[in-house]
Amino acid sequence: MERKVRVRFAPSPTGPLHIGGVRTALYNYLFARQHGGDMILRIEDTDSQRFVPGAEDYINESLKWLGIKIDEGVREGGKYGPYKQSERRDIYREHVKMLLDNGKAYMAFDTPAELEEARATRPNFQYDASTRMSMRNSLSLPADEVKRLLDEGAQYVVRFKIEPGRDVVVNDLLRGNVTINSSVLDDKVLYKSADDLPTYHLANIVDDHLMEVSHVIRGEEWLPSAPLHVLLYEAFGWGDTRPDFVHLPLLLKPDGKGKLSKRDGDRLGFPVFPLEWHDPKSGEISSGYRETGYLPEAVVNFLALLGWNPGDDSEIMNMEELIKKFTLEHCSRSGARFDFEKGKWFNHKYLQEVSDEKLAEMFVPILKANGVNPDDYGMDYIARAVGMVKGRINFVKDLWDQAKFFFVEPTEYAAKDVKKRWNADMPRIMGELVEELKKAPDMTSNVLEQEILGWIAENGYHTGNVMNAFRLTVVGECKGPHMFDITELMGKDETIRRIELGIERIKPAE
RNA sequence: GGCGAUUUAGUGUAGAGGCCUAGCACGCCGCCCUCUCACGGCGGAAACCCGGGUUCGAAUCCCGGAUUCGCUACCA
Repeated sequence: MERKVRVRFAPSPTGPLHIGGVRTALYNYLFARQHGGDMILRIEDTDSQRFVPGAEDYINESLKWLGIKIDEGVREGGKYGPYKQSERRDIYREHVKMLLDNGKAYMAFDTPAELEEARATRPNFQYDASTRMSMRNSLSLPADEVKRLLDEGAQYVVRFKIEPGRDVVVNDLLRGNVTINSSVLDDKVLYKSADDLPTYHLANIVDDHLMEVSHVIRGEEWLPSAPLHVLLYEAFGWGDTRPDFVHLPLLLKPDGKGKLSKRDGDRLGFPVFPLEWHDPKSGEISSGYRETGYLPEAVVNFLALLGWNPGDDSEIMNMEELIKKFTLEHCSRSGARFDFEKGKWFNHKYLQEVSDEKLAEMFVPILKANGVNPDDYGMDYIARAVGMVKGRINFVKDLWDQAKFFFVEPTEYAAKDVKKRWNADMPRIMGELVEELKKAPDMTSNVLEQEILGWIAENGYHTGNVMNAFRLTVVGECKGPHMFDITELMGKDETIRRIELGIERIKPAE
């Protein structure tokens, strides 16, 4: 097994890339990079019915945003192209013929209605060795009849002729040998004459072989059809170069039953797509991780740990570390429930690593959206404000809630805090505080702190009460960073202005 | 229904016969820090699907059952 590692991510452009698909792509990528292999992106657009315009661009953009780099693909090129299946018709046609010629497949003329009827009338109907002679195909029909149908231009499909009674062994790197008897497999459709396109099964095997794919890492939903794929490799005579299989567990709903779906996101209020998606048909908009305020690094880290662990207690790992530590041995075999809360935590962690300056830049659009002109303050001011509150945010957008008082005066004062902290003496005491502030030569945090705390002590005031009332006038509620850090940044004039505003506007409860 | 996979706290997981009075993380609760709210630090509640075996000894091995998930299309 000296073969070069080559893996592929092969989505079909039938809609936005699902977060589960993203994880599959990520695992492929980690595996490829770790082994110095190649990562192929193949577009499986063999279903002309379900094709959605824009989906392919969406896939590319998503992977790019996440930092999953493609070595070969439609955009990147490569010597095994084309990488879009709809452009490989000649190749498939040729391979279908190979199978037809060596008797591994046959043509079936049954109409959809006929198939439907067979399924409805016969219990447990399956198109296989036990039933195929009773259907209309090139095996059951006389040769001249088949020829006549073909000459008439009758539509047909090519089905794989599965020999029954054989135990087919799929060696899965994660699950070991999975054995399925060929009798339970049906004669899968490999090719449809109607649109001159193969189905997934045929295209997948032909492409993986031609593209010299060494490892097929895909979702568990493919496990039941893996024996069929093994048989297909054999039918083509490619048994000895067949890739290794890895069937990853699925991502499950945070609650209830079943795998994670688009609906869950809508219902529980979190994104299931990497990027925001505008459905071209319905006009419906689905939220994305990027637009929700996630850092791509956080999404990658979070996703990596859903179904895999590094074997030690580390949790925060960047792409480079993930590549280094990734191993199939530490992938789990059971579905992982999607935990949105943990995702938030990862984003929080990554946000802490972003510099105040960078965070300030990310905050600018939000400031503008809230009617604040960033130029009135300057980037330095914004960065310092952001630096004071970033420890308490999970998303960039949380910055507004935590830091808005740096930019706009309080319009209302939290009733609960007013009740607790604003007694009848406060207007007077705050008036005195204003006088103290006016006298203060220096607004530097620790200098002013010493001074004001000294003044409070001299007058025998209660520190907590005075400080919180002070905070109430400046912030509007009793929360936020160290009070004197706030006033240092805000400056003397603004601080005094807010206290006076508070004296005027805050009415003692009771 | 058939076939396959799966099963450790609410969630993600560690654990590959004695190191397990089952570890870590998120979430939850409490304490500390403190002018407040957070952050952070410390601590707490919380799990081996069930039943049989094998063994001196089982979360770990065997058998049976149950569970959950997937597949069962001229979709991928």
